[in-house]
Amino acid sequence: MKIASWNVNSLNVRLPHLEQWLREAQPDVVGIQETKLADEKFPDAVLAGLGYRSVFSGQKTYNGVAILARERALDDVQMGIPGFEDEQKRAIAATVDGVRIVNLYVVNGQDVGTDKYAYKLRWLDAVHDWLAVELAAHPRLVVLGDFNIAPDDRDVHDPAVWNDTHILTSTAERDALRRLQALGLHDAFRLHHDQAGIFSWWDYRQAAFRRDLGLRIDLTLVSDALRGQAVEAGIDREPRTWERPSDHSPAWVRLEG
DNA sequence: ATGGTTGACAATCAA
Repeated sequence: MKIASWNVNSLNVRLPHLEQWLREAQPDVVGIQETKLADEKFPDAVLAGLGYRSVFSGQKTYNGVAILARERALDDVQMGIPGFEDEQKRAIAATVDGVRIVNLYVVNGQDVGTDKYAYKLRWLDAVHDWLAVELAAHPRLVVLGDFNIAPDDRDVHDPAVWNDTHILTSTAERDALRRLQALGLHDAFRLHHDQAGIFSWWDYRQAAFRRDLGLRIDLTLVSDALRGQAVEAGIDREPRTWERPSDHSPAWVRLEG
């Protein structure tokens, strides 16, 4: 089962990109972030025509998450973080073929020390407690999404700039990610690749993609119970080369069996 | 260079 995460930065604009990538990559499950669509505008009929069922939690203009599953049911759908009041639609979970999928659009945080940064850390704290509950109920768990955190210096093009006081790489953010991983969640990409300089996001500004000035902030985490089944993981750069692309590329993991 | 580009939505906000 191939499981992927993609921040599309407006599903309205990127539906043709998603369609092309679904045809080419043939994922079985996809977590989408930044749909930027109210639920009544979600293109579930179009996706059904491509063989994908969908569940979604969206809002106008900002945020919005969805999970797609090819020819499989999406059961026990959870929208939002239980017990955490949040206007922003950033979390959705569902069970597919006995694998629990949690799809996160982690708060960006703007800059270290801002209100949005404090919200990011609060939000990650709530996610930690939620994932502990999810793991207890569903040992076969995949947590994926736009984490808006680069795990370590291999995941940034310039560690001198992207340092312990910079957003997406600050100490508190990386500590929060490590705390999630300490629940028993493993970065699938790092189970198979140790090289530096493989990225999933490139800023639209300064020709960052052409210069390969990126970060790896889109992750697929697999639980202890799935670790041995995560036989392959990667990031698809191609969609970032297409006309009018998202600033993110899809990250994926393949579970054997 | 407190810049730069994209998306949603119509003057800014968010990333």
